[in-house]
Amino acid sequence: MLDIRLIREDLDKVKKALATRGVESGVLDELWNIDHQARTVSTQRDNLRAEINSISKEVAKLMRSGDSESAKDLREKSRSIGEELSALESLAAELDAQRHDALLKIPNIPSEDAPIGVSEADNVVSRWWSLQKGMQNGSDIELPDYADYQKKPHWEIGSELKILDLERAAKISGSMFAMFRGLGATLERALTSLALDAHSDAFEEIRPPTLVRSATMVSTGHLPKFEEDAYHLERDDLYAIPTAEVPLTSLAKDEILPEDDLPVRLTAFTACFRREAGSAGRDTRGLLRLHEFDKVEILAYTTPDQAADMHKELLHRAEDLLQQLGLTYRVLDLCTADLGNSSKRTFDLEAYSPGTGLWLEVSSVSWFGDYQARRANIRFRNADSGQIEYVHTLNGSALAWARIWAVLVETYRQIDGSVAIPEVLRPYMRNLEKIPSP
RNA sequence: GGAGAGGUGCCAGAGUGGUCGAAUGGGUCUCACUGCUAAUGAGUUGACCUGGGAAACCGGGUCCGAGGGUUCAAAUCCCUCCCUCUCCGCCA
Repeated sequence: MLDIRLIREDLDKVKKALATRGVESGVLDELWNIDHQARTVSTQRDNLRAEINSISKEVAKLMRSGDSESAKDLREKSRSIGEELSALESLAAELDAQRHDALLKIPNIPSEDAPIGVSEADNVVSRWWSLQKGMQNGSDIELPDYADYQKKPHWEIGSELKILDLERAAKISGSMFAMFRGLGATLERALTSLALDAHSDAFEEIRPPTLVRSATMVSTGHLPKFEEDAYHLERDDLYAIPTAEVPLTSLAKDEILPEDDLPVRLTAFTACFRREAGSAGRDTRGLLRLHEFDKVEILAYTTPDQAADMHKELLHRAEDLLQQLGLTYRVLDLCTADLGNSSKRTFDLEAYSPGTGLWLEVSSVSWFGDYQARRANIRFRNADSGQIEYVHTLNGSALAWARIWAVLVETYRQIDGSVAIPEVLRPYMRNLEKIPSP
């Protein structure tokens, strides 16, 4: 969430910054008013409390000296102040709650570097890469010459090679669930091992819980605004995580870290669960959009000064994996309208799927500033000043496997219908060179 | 799931209604002293909200797992919930 002081002291600046992502200024005016009232009321409340506190000390003194008559009078006086106080207390609590709720629903202020836009059409393709052309700047993409045998959608390849069984997944769990079989399942596991090993030089590997409390979902900004998108187990009031970002961000919740510990780098492999409400029927074939998919996440806590470099590092690590796998991809600099609620700046990585002709989002690398750290109350002690400050949080997928799996089997499909296994994956796949066609 | 014990500051741990934001010990940092990689002594050491101040800092309020209640007054009494530990039950 935003620092209320920002809204209190520079309302116009906040309005202007949030207008670029479609927040109406009335919402901010209302919050400003609530804050103003809340402070007025809490000051009055504190003054009454101070009075009662001092009377209570008086009473104690009188009791000790045996003057119970005067003590009785004071008690009466205090009691009547107490009645006045309780009205103010509930008003103050009500205003506090209103302020808090409003603050939780206001998105982060975008970075000044994020492109301004009104829809996802305004996202900027900043560079692209292919095995043939290497890294290229700009949005003028030359796709490799994919052969006809590569232009077969992954769901057809999957059932042909018996490595993807969507029909039975649907029988078991419904549509938009996947089931990998045989070498298809091995391939998923190989991708996971490849990625975790790739980050092991600097990242602590974590295997977090995948069911979390609602407070944990609030910390990353997934609640209260996006309740509809999450699976909720009502009986136990637990949420299935939509990404490992959720438990990893809350790992340091309510902690004050020594500056020497920063940056903290964490990586985790988990399943991710998304209801995808409202998206049925649209780009949902095969593995394009699933209720459950596997992903390796990389995440960091940094000082504000370290954040920019870390953002580059995370992006580089995600891109490096795509390059190792030899997949054509492009880097999108998300515009203000398409930026996630909690993010200040996000780069999406989209891999090209020759079988469907679509660019598939396989990673999203974001810098959140202190927005999540305020929600989760994650701070650090500045080694020089001794002051306590909020950390910055950043994270990215590296990578999301279902879509990678799809792009991979299409890209590496051979003329004989088999799928070649990229060299980096072979050590994780019993040194097999291909997934054979039956 | 059942029975019992417990959750206090950076750590350990005392505190059963007022003099408690909290003893004591350890750690931290500062100073002093001792000619040595340390001992001793003195001091220091929480977070949050809010008002004042350029700032150092000063005032008020809140916080002893969380939320409610009783009372003039709650770490201390009552209720609900969460968590930890021990035993039993169940179980990958």
